[in-house]
Amino acid sequence: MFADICLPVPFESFTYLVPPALESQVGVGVRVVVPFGKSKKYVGLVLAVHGNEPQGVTVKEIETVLDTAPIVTTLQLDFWRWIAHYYMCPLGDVFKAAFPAGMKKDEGEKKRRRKNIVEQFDGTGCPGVQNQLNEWQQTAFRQIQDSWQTHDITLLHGVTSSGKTEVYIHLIQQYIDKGKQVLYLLPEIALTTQITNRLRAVFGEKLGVYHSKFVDADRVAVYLKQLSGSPYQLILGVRSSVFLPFRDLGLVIVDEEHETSFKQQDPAPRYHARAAAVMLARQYGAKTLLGTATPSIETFKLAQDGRYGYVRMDRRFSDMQMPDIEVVDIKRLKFQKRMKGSFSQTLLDAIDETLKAGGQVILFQNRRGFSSFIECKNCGWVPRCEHCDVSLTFHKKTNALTCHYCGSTYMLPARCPNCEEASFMNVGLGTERIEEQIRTFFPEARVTRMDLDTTRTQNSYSQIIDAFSRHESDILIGTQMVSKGLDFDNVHVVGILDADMMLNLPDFRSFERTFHILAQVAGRSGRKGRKGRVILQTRSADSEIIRDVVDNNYEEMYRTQIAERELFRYPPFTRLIYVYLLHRDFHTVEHLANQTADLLRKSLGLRVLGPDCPPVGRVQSMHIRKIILKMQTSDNVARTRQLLQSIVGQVQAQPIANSLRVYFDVDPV
DNA sequence: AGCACGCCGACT
DNA sequence: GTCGGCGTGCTC
Repeated sequence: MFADICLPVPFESFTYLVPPALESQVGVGVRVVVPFGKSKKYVGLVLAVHGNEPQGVTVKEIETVLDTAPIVTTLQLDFWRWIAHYYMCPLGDVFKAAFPAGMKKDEGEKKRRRKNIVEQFDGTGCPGVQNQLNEWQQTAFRQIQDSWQTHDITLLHGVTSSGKTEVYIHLIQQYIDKGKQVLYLLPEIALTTQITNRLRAVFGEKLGVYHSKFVDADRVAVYLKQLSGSPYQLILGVRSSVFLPFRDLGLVIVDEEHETSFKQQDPAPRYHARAAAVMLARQYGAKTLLGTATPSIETFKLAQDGRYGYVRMDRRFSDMQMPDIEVVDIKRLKFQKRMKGSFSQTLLDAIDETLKAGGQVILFQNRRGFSSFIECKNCGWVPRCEHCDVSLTFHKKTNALTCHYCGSTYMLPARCPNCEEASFMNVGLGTERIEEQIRTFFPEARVTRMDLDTTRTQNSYSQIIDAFSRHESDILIGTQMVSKGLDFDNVHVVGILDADMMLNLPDFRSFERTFHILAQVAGRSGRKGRKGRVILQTRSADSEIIRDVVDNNYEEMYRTQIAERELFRYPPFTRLIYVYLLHRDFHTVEHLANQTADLLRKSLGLRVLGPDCPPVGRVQSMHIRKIILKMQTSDNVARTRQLLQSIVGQVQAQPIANSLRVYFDVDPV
C-alpha cells in the first residue's frame, strides 16, 4: 500500500510506502511523519492511498501517523487544490500557508492530548448585547437579505460612520441562530481590539479570533476547536483564516474588501483572500457580503454590471459630519520658500489650535524611516543595498541604513566613500523625520509614531492605539496603519503631509490606491458631534484625484478610472498573470526570460508583454525579469495556465536553467 | 524552500 | 595543513 503525501516544500506530493502495521491508521487527511532528503523528517498530509508503486525512485516508508482522525476535510482539500491551480503554485506551498506552524511539526506525545482545548474567553463584555439598528441600518439589513435572494455575493457600500459593523452583527446573529457558521475577514492592520471587543460583547464564547499577531499555539487551538464537536460559530480572522475547517459555513463577510493586503505577496501561495473567500462560500453554498466605504474598482464594476448585489448606506450618524478637506498647495509654498520643514503654516496653525483646545492630531506620511535616501552633499553619491537594486533608507534612531526589500542594515559611513566629504543630505521624508520636526515645533506635545518599525512586537500596535484613544498622546504620526477603521473621538485635525507620494508609482492602480487611502485617512477626523478638519498637503493641487478626494466623490473617481482601464486594457477588462524569472547571473536570466517570452508569444501573440526589468531589478542578489500575460476576459484561462506551465517547464528542463527560479503572480494587485 | 556536498581564503 | 564561506543540485 502506498500513500501520496503533501509536504511543506514547493512540490505537489511524494509517494511513500505504508508499512503494514500502519495501514489501518493511514487515510486521507491525516498527518504522518516521513523521512525526506538526506536527513530531514517532515510532517506531511495524506492526499491519497493507493496501490500504484512509483517507477524509477526508491520509495521511503511512513514513520509514524499523528492523527487518529482526518484534520482536513475533503472540502478543504478541494479548496487547497483550487488555490494551487488558480494561483499556479505547488500544493506544498498551500500546505505551508494552510496550517499554523505548530501543526506542521512533530510534537511527539503532546498533540495526542488534543490542548481539551483551552477556552480563550476573557470574560469581558456581557454576551448577548446587541444594539438596536436605526432606520437606515434596518433598511440596509433588509436590502442585503433581499439581494441574497438573487445574488450569492453582495457589495455593501457604506460611507464611514454609517454603522456597517452593527449591520454585520445582526446578520451574523441571524446565521448563528440558524445553526450556521460565519467567517468575518478583516485585513491584518484593521483587526483591532475595538472590533474584537465589540463582537466579544455580543457573541461571547461563540467568537474565535484568528490573527497572525497571536502566538502560534493560539492559532493551533482555534484550528483544532474548529475540528472539534463544538466549533466557534463566528471566526474573526485575517487572510489565512480561509484555510480553517468549517462544519456548516453560512455567511462570509469580507470587510474593507478594497484592501490590497488581502492579496498575499511574498511567499507562495500568492492568493487573494477576497477571491478565496468567495470560492469558499460557493463550496458551502454560503452567502458573501463585501463591505467597504470605497469599493475596489473590480468589485464596484461587478456590482454595476448586476453580477453582485448592491446595497448602499450613505447616511452617517446624525451627529457626525464629513470633515472639511482643505487643500494646501505645497509646490507653490515651496517655491515661495514658505514651508516650515514639511509643514505649511496652515497645518501648523491647525495643530496649535487643536492642542490648545485639548484635542488630538493624526499626521499621515506613507513612508517609514527618516528619509527615503541620503545623498552626499558634494558628489551626489547615494548608498545602495549590496543585494538589491534600491537605495537605502536612513533610520536616525538607530543611525543605520536599511534596505526595505531584504532587511539588510548598514552602518552610516562617516565620510562619503566616493569623495571623502563628511556630510550627507536627507532626500524625501519618512515618519521618523516628521516626528523629529513636530517635536521641535511642539516640544510640549506628547508625540507617538506608528509604523512598521514601532509595531514589530506582538502587542505594540494595539498598545499604541489604546494609549492614543485614552489620550495619553496628543499627536499620532504614522503610515497607512493610522488609516484603518479606528474610532478616535477626540481627533480634531488630520494632516496629510504629502498626498501625492503614492500617485506617481508606475502602476495602473496608483490613482485608485491613493483615493482609498486618502479617503480613509480623512475619515479619521471629526467623529462625534464635531466637524473635523483635514489639511491635505499636495504638490498636485489641481489633479482630478485630489479633487475627487476633497469632494468625497467615489463615483467620479470610479468613472475616470474605469474609462482608463478600458482604454488601456487593464483589469477588470483583462486578466493579468505576471511571470517572474530569477537567477543569480544577469545574462542567464536575460537570455532565459527572452526565450520564455518568445515561446509564449508563439501561442499567445500580443497577450505577452516583456520581458522587462522590474523597478527593483535585483533582490537578495537575484536578478529579476518579469513577463506580463494580459488575457482577454473571453480567453480560456485554464488552457492558458496549462500552456504557461508547459512552456516554463520546457525552459527549466535545459541544463543552463537548473538554478533558474520561476514563479507566477495571478491577478496581481 | 532546506540541506548536503563540494571547491577556495584566513587561521591554529 | 584544515575550518568554513556559500554556489549548485536534489528531494518519493
